[in-house]
This record gives sequence, C-alpha cells and structure tokens, in this order.
Amino acid sequence: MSESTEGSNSRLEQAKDKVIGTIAETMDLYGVTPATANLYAMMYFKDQMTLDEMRTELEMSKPSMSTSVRRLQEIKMVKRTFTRGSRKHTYIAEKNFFRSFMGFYCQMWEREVKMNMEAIEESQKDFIDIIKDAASTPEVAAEAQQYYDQLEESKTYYHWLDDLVASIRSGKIFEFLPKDQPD
Amino acid sequence: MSESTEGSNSRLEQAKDKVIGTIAETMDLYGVTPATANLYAMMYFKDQMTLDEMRTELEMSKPSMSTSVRRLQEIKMVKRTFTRGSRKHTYIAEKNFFRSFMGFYCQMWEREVKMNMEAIEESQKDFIDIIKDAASTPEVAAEAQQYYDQLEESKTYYHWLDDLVASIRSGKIFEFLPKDQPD
DNA sequence: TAAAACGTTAAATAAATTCTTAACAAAATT
DNA sequence: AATTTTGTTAAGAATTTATTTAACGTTTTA
Repeated sequence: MSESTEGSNSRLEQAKDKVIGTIAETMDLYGVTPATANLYAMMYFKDQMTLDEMRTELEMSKPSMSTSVRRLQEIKMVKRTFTRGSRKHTYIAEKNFFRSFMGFYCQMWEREVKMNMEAIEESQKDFIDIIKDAASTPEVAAEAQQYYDQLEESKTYYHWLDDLVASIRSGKIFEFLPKDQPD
Repeated sequence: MSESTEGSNSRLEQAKDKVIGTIAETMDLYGVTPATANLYAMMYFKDQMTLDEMRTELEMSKPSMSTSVRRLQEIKMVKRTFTRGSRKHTYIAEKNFFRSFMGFYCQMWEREVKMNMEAIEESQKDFIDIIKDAASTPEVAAEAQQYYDQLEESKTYYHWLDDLVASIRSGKIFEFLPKDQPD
C-alpha cells in the first residue's frame, strides 16, 4: 500500500471514528455494554463480517465478539447472513436507525409495560385484600384504597406506551410524524 | 401501635414493594444507578420527604440520598418543595409517568440527536476533504463518498426523533395517540 | 460566639460488571 | 480416525462503578 493511500485510509478511519464514538456512547447510556456498543457502531460502517474480522477490527477477544454479536441479534441490531462456501458465520448490522434504535426502544418499552402491569395487578390484588380484611383499621384501609387508585391511574401511561409501540411497529406513526426525507 | 395495625402496615409495604421493585428495575435498565432508581420508586408512593426521611426509609447513607435526589432533579423526576418552618430541604416525586418517564426519554433523545448530529457534521466535513484532496486515490474518494451518503441518509432519523420529542413535549402527539382509553 | 444542624464534596472501600484466558463441544477437513 | 477449525461456556482477572465514611463549609440556633 502506497504512503498516500495509507494516509487517506487512516483519515477515513478517523472520520468514521467520530461517529462510531457517539453511536457507541449513546448505546452505552442505554445500558448496552461497551464492547457490544462499539461492535454495532463499528459494523454500521461495514458490510457482513465474521467473528474473526470483528475481533481483528476491535482488537478484542473472540468470546467477547461472540457474546456481543448474540446480544445484538437479540435486540435486532445485527442479523446473521448466509455465506456460501464459508464455514464461518457472517453477520451484518442493521443500518436503518428506525429499525435498529427504534426497535431497541420498542423492545425496552414492551418489557416495561409487561413487567410493570404484572406488578401493578398483583399489588392491586393485595390492596383489595387489605381493604376487605375486617382486621384492617380504617386508616390502613383508606391508605390501601389510595395506593390502589394511584396504580389504577398509572395504567393510562402503560396503555399509551403500548399504543406507541404498536404505532411505531406498524409504521402508522409516520402518517402523523412523517420522515422528512424519502427513503 | 397495635398488633393488627402493624401487620396490615407491613402488608401495605409488601404490596407497594412489588411495584417499587419493577419501577426501579426499569430505571436500572436505562442506566440509572440502583440507589437513584430505588429512591424514585419509593418516593412514588410518598408525599414530600427530607433527605433524612429518605435515608431512614431506604437504609442508605445521606450523601447517597443527596446525590440521588440531585440526579432525579436533573431528569425532572423529583422537584424541590418549599416547606415553611423546616430547615431541611423537602422533595417530592413526579407521580405522572407521562412527565417523569417520557420526560426522561425525551432528554435522552435530545442528547442523542445533538451529539450524533454534531459528530455527523464533523465527519462529513472530513469526508468532503478527503474527496476533494488530489492525493486521495479514486478508491478512497469513492469510499469517502459512500460514507458521506450513508451519514446524510441517517439524518432523517435524527430529524424525526427531534420531531417526536417536540410532539411529546407539546402534547400534540396525544391528538394522534390519545391517552385515556383503558383496556 | 460556640455549638449544632444540614447538605455537599472528596477519598476510600465495597461491590458489581466486563472482558480475557482457558477449557470444551461440535463439525469438518485431512 | 485424528486433527483442525469454529463458536460457545466457565472461571478468573481486571476494571469500573456505586456506595460509604470522613471531612468541609454554611447556616442556624442557643
């Protein structure tokens, strides 16, 4: 490789690294581990890759790449590709942020709704038991009723969040909030 | 306190703890530290509190409560209240999840848009320099152009995210996705 | 004016997480 | 059939993060 080409290549890398850094930082802030975040951000600028190519690129261990790529598959930010002739698995990053990032948020919200609604239902059952219990003092019963009502009201949020997820998943939200560039 | 009252009180606490646990877990998953997450979740069921009341309730140190409550103020999940006569500061949790949680997400997205758009602009400038540079080989220039285009396309997402935040902040989104409708 | 109360900052400790090395299992090539 | 290749699991090391204890500066009260 000639000197000028080498120089331009490192300039290319440096330019990419600026974006790679911020993408990874964002994922980091959402609780994705550094290795996983860096992997996705790096793959954002690559075509399909093998685990060995990833570890070479990031200078990290293979198990780290293996677990990271698995996590990225879980959150649908990377998908496996079929490559004829190669024994090595190949993976490609989802480049469309509407699918990668919004998909990630939707997954988090779905989990949030599911877990919290379950806890709320259980909790409300307990409060009703306390209210009905003849052994409960009027003060305790009133407190239980108050908490019950508070939880009941909070359900509005979770129902709405569920609707938001559905609207994003179906693409219906783009009728209300259009994407500014044609894609 | 009578025996039956004590028993009902711990039953009240247990019922609340189920919801407290899941709220805290959700915040945890979004990168909020455990002490801070637990504090908000606990305060969700309380009226205004002092730092000493918080540390008694959570059995944690005062500095931990101090830094946690500050963080919660930053993300607008807790606000300070004026309490006449008391030297101690008092704080109250934002009970409306549309304001607390959605406010938190909006803040995260605003940061995401700002940071990534800045990086993209800088990066694109670099790619243009490479393209214009006579020392760049045609291959390198073509690659730079490709990355430039990829980043340009990604802006659509950030613009949309900005619109989403604005729509949530203004409440306009509720015209499209109304709140109420239970079940 | 001295002492106590309150909140915060700094340093140190404790805990949890993340990554690596090593060992393993499955599949394929020789 | 033996060896190599590939990906994953398990255990350990290293780093990072979170929390506590200690010290500090202000403000208030006695």
